[in-house]
Amino acid sequence: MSQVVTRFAPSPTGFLHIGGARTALFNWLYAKRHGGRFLLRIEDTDRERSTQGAIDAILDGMRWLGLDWDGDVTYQFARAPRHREIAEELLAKGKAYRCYASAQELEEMRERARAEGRPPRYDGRWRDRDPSEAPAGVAPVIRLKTPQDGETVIEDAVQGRVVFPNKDIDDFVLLRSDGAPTYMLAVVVDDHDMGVTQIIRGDDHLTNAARQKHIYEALGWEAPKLAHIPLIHGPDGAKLSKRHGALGVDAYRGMGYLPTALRNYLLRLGWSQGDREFFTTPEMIEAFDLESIHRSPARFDFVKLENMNGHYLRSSEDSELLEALIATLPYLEGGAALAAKLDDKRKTQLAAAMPGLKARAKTLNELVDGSGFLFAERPLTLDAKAAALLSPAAKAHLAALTEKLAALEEWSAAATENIVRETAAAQGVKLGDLAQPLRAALTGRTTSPGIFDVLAILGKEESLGRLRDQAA
RNA sequence: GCGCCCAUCGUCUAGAGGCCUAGGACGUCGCCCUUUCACGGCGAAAACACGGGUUCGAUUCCCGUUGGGCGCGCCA
Repeated sequence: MSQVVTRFAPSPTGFLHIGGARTALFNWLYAKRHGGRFLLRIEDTDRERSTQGAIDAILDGMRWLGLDWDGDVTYQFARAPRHREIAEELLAKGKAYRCYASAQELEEMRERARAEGRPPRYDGRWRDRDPSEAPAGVAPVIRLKTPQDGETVIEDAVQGRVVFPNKDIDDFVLLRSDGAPTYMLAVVVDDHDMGVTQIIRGDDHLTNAARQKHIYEALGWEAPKLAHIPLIHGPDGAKLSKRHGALGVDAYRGMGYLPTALRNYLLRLGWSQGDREFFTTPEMIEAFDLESIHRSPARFDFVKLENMNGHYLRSSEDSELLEALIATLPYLEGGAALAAKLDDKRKTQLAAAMPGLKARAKTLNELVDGSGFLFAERPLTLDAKAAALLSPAAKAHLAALTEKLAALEEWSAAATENIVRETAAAQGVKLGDLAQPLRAALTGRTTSPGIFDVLAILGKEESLGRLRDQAA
């Protein structure tokens, strides 16, 4: 009876953006924290703008983020008859009325209000008119009769007590002239019917909360508790645009972020308990509360997300990370090419290289990039910095080293290290003077996992081949 | 324009009247470690928007100003 029920209710007019993802996360966390249910509702009453592609993207994004919902997805449009029924009920109770004002009339109303410095709102001209005055051939909308005096008080878990003057709340539309419900009506009816006990949504809905409260009151329904969380801003403090963070969550997957890292980052954006930065999923569920949500908006910072992602990458088990990497390959830059070459041998090499690779990567894309040397075909193409390392003198040193390595019987990181160190000493050069050209010849880069590990992973034949390629 | 919300280092934040010479994290800079890069370690620079109150005492409470955000659709 007192079970907590939360919901995430996106409209499928675009992808699941980062702000929506955080809202979903908070709802999910709250439900988990209280042993409740987390429901998903697609608000597709706007037939013009809702698309199946957007629905798929949202569901896919939720799954990727690991935000599983309970039960079936509710599609709001399918509930239109129920919404109409409630609108009729309100009409019958005298809590709502038919309005025949034309679009042009409404436009004039708004313009006049603006000109006179009043809030642009419906003036209630059909509020008390007799239905017999209805113009012929005009399909009416149904509007709620809202209180004209006094104030509406919202008790919000995040915003506290917020008071709106009722004179600023007009008789808004519940049912459109074509019989379709508006968002305002649908959201109230659905939340009620779905048994939602706690609404957590963006604070762009705060003023809507006051309107919706009047619907609940007109219906005699108990309203869910509210929590309006601040929106996420872009790095410049302005609204999130596609330029900075308002990308679909699939874009974050494509940028190589781990869902666990993104969740942790999102949690800490506008929610905090002391100085603590990292939370595992069970820890987040245990710690999450509405009281610790801030009222001030936070800016999205890719740099910090990246750092956090690096932390998660490094602390991942090699096998799990490899699995995650392979699963994400189709979405990563250069991932498809890598996937095509990933046979059992390469997979084994990749697994062996993982400790050295993950220490140098902040994203899965960097992991892909760093593992490039495993998949490169001889003769390797060297990048500029690597090529610069292979001076004639360095090549001479390498040539000598190559012959010693060729004579090596037991090929291991430890064994090759001995040879390389001995050779450097014999040649009277520092280890780095030999190791760096070696790395350049072996990987084509100046950055890679430890060079002795690279030798071991590549194997004797391939290593010697690459060295001889560069000797010429 | 009207209504509502917000305001601590560049960013995320700690701070709930004296514990603050304002703490942590990311980023930045310097040093160390090192075969490179990265990781890691050490250290540095860096903030209470402004103005009034209240108080013995304000980052913390109140008011105003400024700045930012959101809302004001037969969109959601």
